[in-house]
Amino acid sequence: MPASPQTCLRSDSTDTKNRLLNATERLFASHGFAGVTMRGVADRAHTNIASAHYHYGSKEGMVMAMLKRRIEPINANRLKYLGDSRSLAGDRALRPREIFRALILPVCHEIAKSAATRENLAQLVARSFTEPARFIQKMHQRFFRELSENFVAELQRTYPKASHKDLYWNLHLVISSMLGTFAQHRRLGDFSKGICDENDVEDLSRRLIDFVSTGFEAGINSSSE
Amino acid sequence: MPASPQTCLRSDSTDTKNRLLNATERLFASHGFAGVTMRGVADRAHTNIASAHYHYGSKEGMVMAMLKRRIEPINANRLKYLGDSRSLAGDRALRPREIFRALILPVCHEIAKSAATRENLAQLVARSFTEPARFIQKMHQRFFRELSENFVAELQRTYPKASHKDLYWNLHLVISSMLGTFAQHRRLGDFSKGICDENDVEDLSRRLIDFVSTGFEAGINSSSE
DNA sequence: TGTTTTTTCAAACAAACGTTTAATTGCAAG
DNA sequence: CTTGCAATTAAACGTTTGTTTGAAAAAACA
Repeated sequence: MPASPQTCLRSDSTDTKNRLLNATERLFASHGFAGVTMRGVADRAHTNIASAHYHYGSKEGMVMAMLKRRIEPINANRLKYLGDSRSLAGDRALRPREIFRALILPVCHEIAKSAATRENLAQLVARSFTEPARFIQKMHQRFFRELSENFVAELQRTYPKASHKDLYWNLHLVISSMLGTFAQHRRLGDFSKGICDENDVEDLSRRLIDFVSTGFEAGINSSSE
Repeated sequence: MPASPQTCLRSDSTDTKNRLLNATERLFASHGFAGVTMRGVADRAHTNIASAHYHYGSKEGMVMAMLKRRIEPINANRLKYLGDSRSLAGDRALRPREIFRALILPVCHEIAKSAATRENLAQLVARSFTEPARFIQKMHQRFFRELSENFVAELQRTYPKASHKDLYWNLHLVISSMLGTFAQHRRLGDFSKGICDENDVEDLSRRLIDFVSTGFEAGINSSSE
């Protein structure tokens, strides 16, 4: 049986475990869940197939561990950003731009961190949402429940008169746009034939936040007229 | 070798071929390219594995045929809608809303056609864009080259002073939003807990077109200030 | 040091994969 | 009828999949 990380910090197996997650991440980002093979991961991690099963129990367990490692810090930052904006605003309701900034910027910052992350993370986050239904259902329940509750509450505070339907619809459009943009981020290079710099994360975040904030406001306001 | 449809209309093999494509479509929409298995397709189509290879040569050939059948009519309608708007406009440049209407409405109409289509098409279109790089590269070259050229030309006509960079960036955001929305269309039900009707395609198209048009205009205008 | 636990590894497992082969069926033309 | 081509089928091909096994190696504790 695998040892829990709490009771065992004495060996260097954490290196192996991290190498396994790194390899899982790379394969998942570029080929999806079905494209992750235990042999492929083990090879990339310079270890054995059985070692992967030893540490993570199964393929699904390993992929989930990889997602947890990547997504949880991002979501923690999202809540932190949102909380900071809330503190600064005092009694004032937040503008959509401030709310969606907290949603989008943490991902962009993570993307900008290193070349390896830049190559993987955008596709990874996006791919998570087009995976087979049961898989993403599990993931969503694990990683996004608390997050969505907080953001919806903040939006309802900003638009107290808006109907639930309008609020959910437009938030849905915002999230879909964000994920779709991350999913297609690598394709931007081909698409624009060298006109755009796909590594300019600053540019990406600014344009994306502008785009979804304006669209969201328009969607809410056009219904209340 | 498979017979071409032109030289052979005498037998009922077209039924088998269509049943194969229907089954391929269902599996591809819900499980992606890797989730399409020749055995699974053959079973759903109530025929044999070798029959699938006989008619389409390979798994990739069969999936491509399925995509061609679904995407080409939609893209033809997109160009038709755009041409109609252009004719009505005369010398006037089209507004973004008119252009993106031609991009989005044909998909929505196809989704609204039948329950079977409604269940498959949105996920299908979206999944095509998160598939492994080489696969979507082939698909894009086959099905979207002419389309994107026409739409970019029309946008450049509307915004003659806009930089290529801004134009491509914001069109990228529009397309990503559209695809992301279609990809997540089925998840809207879970997400909103019964508040929104995921079968109301009219509502979807109106909100989506409003959203991307407003976002696009804001992105272009904020750069020219 | 010796003992115990944690980690790695080669080898094998049944199952499922895409593809191929060869034999068979069914219909249409000669 | 018989010849010929289109279409279907069962069976098998060699790979690759996730998972398991049992023993060797490494590390930690005594």
